[in-house]
Amino acid sequence: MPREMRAKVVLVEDHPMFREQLAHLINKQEDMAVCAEADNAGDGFAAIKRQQPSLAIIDITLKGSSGLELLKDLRAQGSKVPVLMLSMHPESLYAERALRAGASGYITKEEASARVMTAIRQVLAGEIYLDPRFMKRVISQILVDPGSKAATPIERLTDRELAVFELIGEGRTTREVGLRLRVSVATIETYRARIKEKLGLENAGQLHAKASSWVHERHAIAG
Amino acid sequence: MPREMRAKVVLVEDHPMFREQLAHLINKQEDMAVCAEADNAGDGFAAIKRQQPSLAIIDITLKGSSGLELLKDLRAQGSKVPVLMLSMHPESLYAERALRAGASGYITKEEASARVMTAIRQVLAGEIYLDPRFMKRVISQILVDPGSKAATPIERLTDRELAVFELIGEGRTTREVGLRLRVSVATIETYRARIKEKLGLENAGQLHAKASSWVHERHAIAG
DNA sequence: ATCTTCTGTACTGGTTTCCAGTACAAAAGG
DNA sequence: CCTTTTGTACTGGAAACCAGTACAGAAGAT
Repeated sequence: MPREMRAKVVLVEDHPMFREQLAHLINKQEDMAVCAEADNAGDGFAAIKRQQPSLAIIDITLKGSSGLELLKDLRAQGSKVPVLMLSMHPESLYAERALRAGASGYITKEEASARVMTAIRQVLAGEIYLDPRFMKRVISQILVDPGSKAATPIERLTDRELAVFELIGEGRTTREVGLRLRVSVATIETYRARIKEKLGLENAGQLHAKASSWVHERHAIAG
Repeated sequence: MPREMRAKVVLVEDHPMFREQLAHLINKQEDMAVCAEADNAGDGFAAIKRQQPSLAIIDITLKGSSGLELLKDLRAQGSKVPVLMLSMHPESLYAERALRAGASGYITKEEASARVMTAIRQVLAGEIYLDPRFMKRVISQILVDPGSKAATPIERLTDRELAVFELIGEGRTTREVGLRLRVSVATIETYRARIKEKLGLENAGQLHAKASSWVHERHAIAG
């Protein structure tokens, strides 16, 4: 198929090796081609606005602002581009947030390329792709019982609170978190207070302890 | 260069996409070739024993048993194969463990392929490659006591420091620790500073994280 | 036996964080 | 349409953090 007729795909992914492999995989297909790549949310946003691709593949955890934020920004601007969200973590927690924010698919980086391609084709065809592992759980969470009490109180954190929680778990200071998420230190403090409240923690030490144990646990799962 | 003369490389990595990309990168080189791939520690161990490669590239976090265990098993068997450890996490904690366990290099998956190749060549040449970001930290950590039996630097803490460390791990504030141990808050601050120094930690957050994970680990062992 | 390092204790003074509030606009939900 | 949630931000005082310095007694080293 001539290049101009192929489906245009934009990649927003900050791990160079993974991005290369993904681009290679896509360009090998007869009917699609990567038209732009970005390694951060800002460039990704610009590229998607400019290219109006048939599909954007976005890593949920980018340096700086997260992929989730990028997706929300796109939707806020009225963009309807189908988005396949990529994640390192096989947690339905993230899948659910991605879908709520308007993604058409969610898949982890652990998958083999064949399955990634399945997801891409499905989303390109206008359908929703969801990693079978948490299909059931996410569906019930979103459709059946939207306001149900979460299995772990961590699930009750908002997207932004969760992002802060993760960074705290990595041992970042309040200032560093603020820089990373590009908001004021004061804002981070508000999030910390809300997180402590939601999780029933009394002070900064307990917050650090909880956050770091959660991060470790999650890494263990991610294996 | 004919295939038989190339340096043989074994890959042990459970993320298929990443493994493919890595293999592709290596096989593109004139002077090296992937001779075996594995997606778990067991198969990796067998492949390395069988192939006696010039280099093994091992992901530190594999499904099931970790890459660190695999490395230790190899060394326990007397194998001298140079190992380049791959990690998803840019934490010096892991780098240190990898080097202690006998790795010749440590690099994160965030790096661009050029840098990965630099690491590979350096290790193949018999040198040590370390992500420049934590070169300094790790060196100072390891050189402090090169041949010591201390499996973990935590064993180097004095009695008082350890007592403080445990209380921090339980989420106590500096003031609470002072009250508990009946010494001045200022004294606790001194201990905190010394602990951070001995463990190579940068700030209070990392101290909390380390302390709490150590406390958890310990409880797990105690039953 | 003496010199040096380690350990336990504590302080100062300056920076940063923590905490308890308050505020407000936009989005979501009811 | 009204209420709650979410994201953002501020203030002002308390607490914690950090980089030094200090010093005496214990432990080790020459």
